[in-house]
Amino acid sequence: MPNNQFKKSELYSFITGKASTAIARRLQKNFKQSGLDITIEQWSVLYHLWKEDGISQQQLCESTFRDKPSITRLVDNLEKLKMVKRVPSKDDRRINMIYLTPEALKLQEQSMQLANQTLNEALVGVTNGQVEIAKEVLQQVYENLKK
Amino acid sequence: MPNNQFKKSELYSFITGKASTAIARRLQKNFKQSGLDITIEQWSVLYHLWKEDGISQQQLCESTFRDKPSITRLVDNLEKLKMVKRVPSKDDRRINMIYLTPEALKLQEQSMQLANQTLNEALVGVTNGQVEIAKEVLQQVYENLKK
DNA sequence: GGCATATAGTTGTTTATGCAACCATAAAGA
DNA sequence: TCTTTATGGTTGCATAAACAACTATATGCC
Repeated sequence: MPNNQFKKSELYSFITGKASTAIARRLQKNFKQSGLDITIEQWSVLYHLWKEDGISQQQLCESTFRDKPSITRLVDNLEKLKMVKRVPSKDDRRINMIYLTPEALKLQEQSMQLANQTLNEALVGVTNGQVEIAKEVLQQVYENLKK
Repeated sequence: MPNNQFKKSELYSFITGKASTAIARRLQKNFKQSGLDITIEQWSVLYHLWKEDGISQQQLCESTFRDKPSITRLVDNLEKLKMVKRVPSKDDRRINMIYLTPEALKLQEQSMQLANQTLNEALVGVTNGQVEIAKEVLQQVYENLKK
């Protein structure tokens, strides 16, 4: 039996992701107000490089949930900003390993703090238990559809 | 006290909205497979016009959670596709009232059915109770941040 | 070794977003 | 009435996404 718990009036927000749009806009605004001049998409690439520096573009595709052309261009722009460097792999000449610059390392602490702050702004009035369940649902949705 | 329930490893998906990205991609794919040749952004505009035809671009901004330039261009493209028509208001000459064409009316049933189907695919393995809570959390996030 | 196939990355095109600046009209206030 | 201000909409520019087509290198198989 299909999950028919969505009435028409409630379908829209879920499908169009108004909440995550709102979070993204707020994070971008918080970056800007703190003088952090990167886009949230660029930040999402840096985020994974901070966790593990020197990974391939392909790995960035998987962890950021973006396609190859998107990563090519995000890395292009991050390179122009002198935040990352493409280093051809010696083992496999098809692969670019992406490394952070010292410039990018400096942004980690402040931007992560702003990301956490943004989430706190987003979750005012929501209990820990509710957040736990929401995370489970969103994770399941992702698993169901990522393919 | 701030909500600190997010460990670093969990922050990314929530902030970047991987779940709603996945839903959007799947809906677009389902549209395409059924021969429906519109973008989900265009669909989101039609969605609100199906609920109430003949509203202003400003009203579309509010209901779709998009800014004015975005709506200008979505309406531009929908007009090119002969899905909507701009009709200048007689009462207030600044306002365009947006009306659906018969062409667009024909898409309503099929596309809404595909949207519901997409949500069902997304929510496999999720209980009604969990979905209720997830909706509440996302709604609260939206309220907190929409500004 | 040589050919088919898979993988990593790039490029082109169309569509959409975010922001700032702008134009036209309406409303408010002196 | 005249000026200021607010509102509705458009345009320009930079960034990003989706998709298809492409290049280069690697791998598998005969």
